[in-house]
Amino acid sequence: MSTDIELGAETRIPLTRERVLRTAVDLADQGGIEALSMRKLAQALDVVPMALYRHVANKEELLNGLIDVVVDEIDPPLEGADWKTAVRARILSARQALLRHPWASRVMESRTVPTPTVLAYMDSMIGMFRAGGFSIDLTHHAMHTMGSRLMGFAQELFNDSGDADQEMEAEFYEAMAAMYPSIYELYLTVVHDDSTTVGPGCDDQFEFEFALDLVLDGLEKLKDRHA
Amino acid sequence: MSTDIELGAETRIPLTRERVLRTAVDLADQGGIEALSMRKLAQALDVVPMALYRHVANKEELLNGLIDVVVDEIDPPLEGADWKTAVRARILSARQALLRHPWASRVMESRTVPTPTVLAYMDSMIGMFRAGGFSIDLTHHAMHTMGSRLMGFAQELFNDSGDADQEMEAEFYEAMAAMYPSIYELYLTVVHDDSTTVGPGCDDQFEFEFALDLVLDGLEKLKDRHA
DNA sequence: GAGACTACGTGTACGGCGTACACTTGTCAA
DNA sequence: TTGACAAGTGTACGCCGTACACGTAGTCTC
Repeated sequence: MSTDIELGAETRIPLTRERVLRTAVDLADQGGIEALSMRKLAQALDVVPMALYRHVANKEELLNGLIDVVVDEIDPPLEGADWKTAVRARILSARQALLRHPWASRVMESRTVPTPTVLAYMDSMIGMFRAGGFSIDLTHHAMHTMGSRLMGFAQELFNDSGDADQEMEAEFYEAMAAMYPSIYELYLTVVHDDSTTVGPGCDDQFEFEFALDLVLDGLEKLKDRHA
Repeated sequence: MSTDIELGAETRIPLTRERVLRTAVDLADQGGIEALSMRKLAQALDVVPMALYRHVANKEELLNGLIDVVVDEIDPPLEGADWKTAVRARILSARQALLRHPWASRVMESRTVPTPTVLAYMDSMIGMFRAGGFSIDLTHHAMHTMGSRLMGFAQELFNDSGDADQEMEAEFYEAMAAMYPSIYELYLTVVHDDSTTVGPGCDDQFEFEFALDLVLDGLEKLKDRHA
């Protein structure tokens, strides 16, 4: 028994920056970014809070590390594909990473300077446009146009996902009918589509790709016009 | 003297929700959202922290109030204009509001449920598309496509603005030349444009309108195709 | 071995935060 | 005059990030 405990204590895996970051990502994934404190993180690692500071400079730096973890999950560019296919695939991969870690976009926005990892991602993105024949100027415009889509999220204003039980939600929208008629009208069609065979109502994935393709098509037309 | 002080004390304007919100906006404008605490806000209002709780339920509700203040600064829809002109003008007005209060977009993103004020804004926006002849489905797509642009910001990844002295910035980019060649290449043309007569290098306003017009043109083509 | 050096985890403490709860104070109707 | 009600106060609690001084165990040199 006591041997087991001692063994357990002795075999305790040492703290590393990577282990700290991984645990922090887990905590944020489970409880949201506001549930991630240095103290809770330390507790999850079975360590005293100050121990973390041997591996990350401070909480700011920890958050930067979290962003890097997420960005590292984005697939590298497709080899041998045309620019549009490659950009599209990469952005959809970024979106998947962001969907896995819903807190990440907000953390990214709160940073003032990009980390080297983020810079490398952007650099590679720029390179993909350039390799596809975009002029520097048009690449510049394209990067701005992509905006947050570049990082794989598109500011879903409604955040349909999750906890709200369907009935409450229906009630909520019903109550809005008089006050916000346009929202209600739109909601009705979404619900209708949902209850028939057409599809899952508001398909976030589809909406994202719809917007993405619109922008990409527009950029392509511009590119060809100036080629 | 003492009369003055007493008079000052007696004439002290009473706390109101509106005064609390206005002061909070000022604080956030000056020091960033992280400089806004209930305690500092109370201090700025020359009042004890707990006094605020007579006028806002808690900090969450205060933040919701701040968003409403910003959204209320957005101009109402243009009367008698075509949908595209009207949407364009409204979104640019939203952008101006967001530029006046740079903390606002991050606060908006941190909210889980939209306030009635935000809902009313979205409702009115939907109504503008509908009045312009968009089908419900296309309106639905359009709202998703606009994404964060709807609220007037477009996730400027680089946040050029401000404090960095030009020299440091140049040095910074120079140092990146080897590591991030594409960023560097882009930076060079921006700097070049800047030092000649072409314009102010990276004109955020232009970039924003470029992206906005691209999306709007794409939507218009879709609309006409299905009309 | 002995002692020093190093890397890593600990313990204590401080100031700031949001806010619960019980209190005084000022105002006005009856 | 009273007494009810609204508005501001004071105290206190538990959370946060983190500075700083302290152990403690492993490694390297003599």
